Amino acid sequence: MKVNRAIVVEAGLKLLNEAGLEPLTLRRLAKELKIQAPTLYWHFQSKEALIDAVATLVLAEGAPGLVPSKSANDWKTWVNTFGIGLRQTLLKYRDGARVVAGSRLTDTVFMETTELIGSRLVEAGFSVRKAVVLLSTVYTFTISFVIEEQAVFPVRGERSSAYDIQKRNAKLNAKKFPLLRQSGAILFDHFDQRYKDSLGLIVRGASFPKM
Amino acid sequence: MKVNRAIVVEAGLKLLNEAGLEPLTLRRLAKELKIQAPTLYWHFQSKEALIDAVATLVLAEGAPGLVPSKSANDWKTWVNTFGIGLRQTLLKYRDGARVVAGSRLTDTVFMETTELIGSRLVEAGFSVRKAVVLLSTVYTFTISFVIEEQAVFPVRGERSSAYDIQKRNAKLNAKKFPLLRQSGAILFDHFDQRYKDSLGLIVRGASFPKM
DNA sequence: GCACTACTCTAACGTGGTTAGATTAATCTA
DNA sequence: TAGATTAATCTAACCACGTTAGAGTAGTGC
Repeated sequence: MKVNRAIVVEAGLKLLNEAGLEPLTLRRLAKELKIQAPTLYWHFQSKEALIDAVATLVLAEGAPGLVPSKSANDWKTWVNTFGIGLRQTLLKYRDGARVVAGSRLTDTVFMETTELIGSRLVEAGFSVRKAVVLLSTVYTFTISFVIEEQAVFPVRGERSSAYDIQKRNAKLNAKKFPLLRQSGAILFDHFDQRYKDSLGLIVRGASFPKM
Repeated sequence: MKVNRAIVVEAGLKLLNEAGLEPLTLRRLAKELKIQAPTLYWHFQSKEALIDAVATLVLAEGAPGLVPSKSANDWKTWVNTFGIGLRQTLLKYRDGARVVAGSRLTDTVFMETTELIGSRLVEAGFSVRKAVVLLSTVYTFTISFVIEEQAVFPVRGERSSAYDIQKRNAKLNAKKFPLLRQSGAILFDHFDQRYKDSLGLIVRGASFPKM
């Protein structure tokens, strides 16, 4: 059975989802494809290039979800949809955020979407710079947020034992760290709500002129 | 010459700074210390534990800079100082942000600082949750921001050839990506200004009640 | 002087990305 | 259809990595 770039990338994505980023080795991926590892070098220049392609696919798949379904909406809806959609995109695959964070895009599908969203902001009165700053803030924050989230929940709904809130609190002196003790429940649970809160902070900040 | 944990960690930090995170291998670090690589396992349980200690040192060193020098200030100053100080802390060492992002703290020096900052926010009228959300948003954003920044400038002032703005733009169709073409100069240069702008967005967002 | 602990060593294992170069499978051309 | 070319895969191996096992040495306290 013959293999091509697209098949390799899809198998990579599947393996990523089943096992995570670290077990995604060329040898294991090759076994999945029933070929030998060095053969992958005919399709990709390096493992890095392969991961880049996987990341690009993740973002390309998610891109349609970053744009509001109804066309006529205010800029806040566009930014909120961008953030929430991006988070969902990254959450769709195990280690999705880490994969995207450490790689460079190999095609322009995702870029078309960001260009579209940016242009809406400019139409809504944003300067180019303000639009870029706002969207990059949301993008940067979201990637990092989901990396954390996926560290706590490597698979949706399955909490990593390394992030047991009780155990964390037990290590923190109650007199010395009253806030940090309360923060565990905020930081390591109910990510949906906290993401909305943080995103709301950023969007609200863009709603007001500088003071 | 005998070695101990502190010496290993400092050598690790030095090597990190000179070469970066990837070349920071146990063999190379051992050579630097004039010992054999397996000897490091007497001092640390694993490479990961060693990196954790390095990251903890980075943050511990920077912690004093996260708090305003004058004591009486409003909460915005505290949050701004936290963000700007954190960025400077991460920038102080090559790959500082990546090291901190991928590791867990081994002592509480840094936590004391965040506890202090959080308590100031609560004194200023923030609920515990709002204070935690605000600070975590700044923290999460800053880490990710500096990871990008250090990808573009692995060493301060020395731009990576992988992030040549001209070359990037040359690959982008001018008709299709008018905004992305302008965004290169915003995203990959003048990081100081963009960081301030983004941080300002977050802080401003915390200045207004929900709408 | 002896035991004990602290620290370091050598040797090796297993796995990873990667390269070189031969080999087969598919396609094109004369 | 035979021969040449290109596309895809193979085997064998390299080197660097984190790590383990287990022996050896230096210093300390009794």
